[in-house]
Formats: sequence, C-alpha cells, structure tokens
Amino acid sequence: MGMVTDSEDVTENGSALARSQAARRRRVLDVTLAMADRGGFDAVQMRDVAAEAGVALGTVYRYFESKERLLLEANVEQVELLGERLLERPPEGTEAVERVVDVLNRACRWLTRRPDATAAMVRALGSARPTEADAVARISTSMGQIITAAMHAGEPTERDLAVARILTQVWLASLVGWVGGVDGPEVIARDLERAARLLIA
Amino acid sequence: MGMVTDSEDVTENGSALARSQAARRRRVLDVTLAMADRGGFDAVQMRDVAAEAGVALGTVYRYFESKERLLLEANVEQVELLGERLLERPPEGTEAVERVVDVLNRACRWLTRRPDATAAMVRALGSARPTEADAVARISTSMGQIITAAMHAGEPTERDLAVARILTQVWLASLVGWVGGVDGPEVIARDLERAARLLIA
DNA sequence: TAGGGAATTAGAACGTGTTCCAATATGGGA
DNA sequence: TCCCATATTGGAACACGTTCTAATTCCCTA
Repeated sequence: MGMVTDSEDVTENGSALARSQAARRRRVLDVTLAMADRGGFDAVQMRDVAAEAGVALGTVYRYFESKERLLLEANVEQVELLGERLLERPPEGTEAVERVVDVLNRACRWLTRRPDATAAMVRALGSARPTEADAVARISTSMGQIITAAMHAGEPTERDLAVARILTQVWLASLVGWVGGVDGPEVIARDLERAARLLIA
Repeated sequence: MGMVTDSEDVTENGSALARSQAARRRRVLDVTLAMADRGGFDAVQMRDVAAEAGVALGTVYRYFESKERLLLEANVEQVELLGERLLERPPEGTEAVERVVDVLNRACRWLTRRPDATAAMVRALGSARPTEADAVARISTSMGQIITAAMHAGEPTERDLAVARILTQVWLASLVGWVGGVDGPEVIARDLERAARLLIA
C-alpha cells in the first residue's frame, strides 16, 4: 500500500487546512470518475465537475491544471488499484507466458467493463501534452510493473523490462485503436495474447 | 500510385464542378499541413485554415467533419508518401531484422524531423473518435505495409502480419509517448529496434 | 481572541471548435 | 441561353476549456 506517495502523505497531515484540501481534491476526483464512467471524455465538463463536487471552477483548476490532467490523475489511481487487485489473486499458469497472458486478459476485461471511463482515460492519454508527462508516465509504469510482476518473483532482468515495455505499448496502442473505433475489445485481447506469446519464449 | 482511391478518382473526373471541388480540397489539405508543420495541433485553427485556403469556414467543414479528421486525412497522405519514399530506396541489410530496423529508423527520423507536424498527427490519432476510425485505420495499415514490405518480397505470412501489427503498435505508442513529453526521439528508435530484434528471430 | 495571509468563491470574459442560416454564386441540363 | 439544384459564402451564435478578478471565507499564529 506504499505505492501512492503524494496524496496519501497529505491525508496523514493532521492540519485542518490540509485535510479540507485533501477532501476537496478527493471529491473532485470521485465526481470526475463517476462522470467519465457514464459518458466518457465529453461527459466530463469542468463546470459540471466543479458544481457536483461543490467547489468553484477556479478551485478545480487550482488542483488540476487541465481537463487532461484531471482525467489522468483520476485514472492513475484506477490503474494502480487494478494492479493491487491483480496481485491479490495472482495470475494463473505455471509458465511465465501463461501468467502474463492471464494478467493481460484480466486487465483488458477490467477496462472494457467500464468502457466510457476507459475511453476517457485513453483520450486523455492520447492528447496529453508535455505538462502532463508525469501522469502519463505513472500510468505506463504501473502497467509495466503489473506485467513484470506476472512474469516471475524477484527482480526483473533487462530483457524482462524490455518485454514488459513493449507489451505496455501494445496495450496502449490497442486501447487507442479500440477507443478510436478501429477494432473491438476482442481484438485487444487477441493482440495482447499474440504479442505475449511472440515475446516470451 | 494506385493506392489512393477516392480523391484521385475525383481528380480524374473531368467535370468542372468536381475539378474545382478537388482543387479546394487540396488547398485546404496543403494549408493544414503547412500550419501543422510550424506550430503543431494548436497552430491549426479552423478559421485560419479556411482563410488561408481562400474558402469559407463552412466549406472546410463540408469536406472534413472535424479538426481531427482534417489532420488525419492530411497525414494519411504523408504516411503513404513515406511508404513510397522507403520503397524507392529499399532498406539495407541481408537479414529481415536488419531491413525492418532500417526501415523503422528511417521512418522515425523522417517523422521527428518535422516534430510539430508529427505531434499534430499523433494528437489527432490519440483523440480520434469512432467517426474517424477509417482514417486511423488507413494510417496504421500503411505503416503495417511498410514493415511487411521490408521483411521480404512476396506475400507475408500470418506470423509476419502479426509481428508487423505489433511493431506498428509499438511505433504508435512510442510516438504518443514522445508527443506527450514522456521520452525523447532516441527512445522511440531504441524501443523500435529492441522490439524488432525480439520479435524477428 | 484578533489580525493577516492564503484559499475559495461567483461569475464575467476570452478563444476556438462547431453549428446554423440567409444570401449569393456556380455549373449542368432542358 | 435560361433555370434550378447545389455548392459556397459571410457571419452570427453556441459550447466548453481556460483565465482572471474582486470579494469573501477560512485557518494558522501571535
């Protein structure tokens, strides 16, 4: 549970100011996710987020410099949550390939089960600008860790890291394709499985 | 030169109406590319495109349903052009791996040489919606063909196609990462080379 | 408990993608 | 050649992300 750093630290700080700020931030994030869940990127409108979270529009912008950042931060948490879930019930399979495929499939199912929220995340990822680089990096790092963890216990080798990185990229590109309407969710699963089998001997 | 279907057919049609329409369309596309080249996605403003192309704003929208579509169509041509360039001077190397790496490197250099235009394309790709699915598909298909062509002459096998698809996805995701400021152009080249070497035994 | 500095608020305002419309220009067919 | 469908135009209008400001509220500290 020691993965998240910033937000949690603030929560622990007993100062009343910090506490109310953390609470506000949380409310905004929650509202954002809820709205993204039903309607995707376009359904998340800054004015609405502010109104529903009970804060002023300017306050939302004080916490999140842009709509993309807001959506990215909300989804960093989600992906990290996904990582924890996957750890709780470890991937099945005796071979590394099998475990990785299993984990990728589960991740895929988990994401496509909330299509609008995922679409919103992907669109934010796809139109991210350098200011949001750190949030984008956090997401792909999380995904990379999920994959290396599935390979085997202990430190991943150089090669493991390279393979995980490629799989993360295939994962991202597949999602972009899916959100862009190029192909359906079954194609994501197929592509990921094929990539895993080709990369992990 | 028989790859492009729609637009060229129209050009061949001698009707005066069709000819002036094709000319307008071309002007808009050219202006779009020029603007994207210096300033990226944000520098392409619909009003400016219309003004500089000498047409009304409504006319731009008659030809291209959205800014994303406009940028995508303009870049489909560019990627197809890239494909032709790469065919003119065939990739170097006796092994398939070498040829693919060569082609990927050249494609990468070609794209990062016009950073703003590429950034605009990637951002359009990343925020594409299902309405633009066909344009997105054309771009990744082109890239896929570039890669399979580099592998060997003749029909690509099932496995070739799968590998090419993965490499296309890595290519796309790398570009997204680059545009998003996560990593520099040298990382794209490194990732692509590693992926190619891992996938093509 | 009073003062001061920071956070928050409400709302106006701006930029740009997108839509809409009435008026006009254009080109093909009778 | 004249007429009509249709493409084009100019510009207003709208939506939403983003910025800005003046007034207000909140909390820490002396």
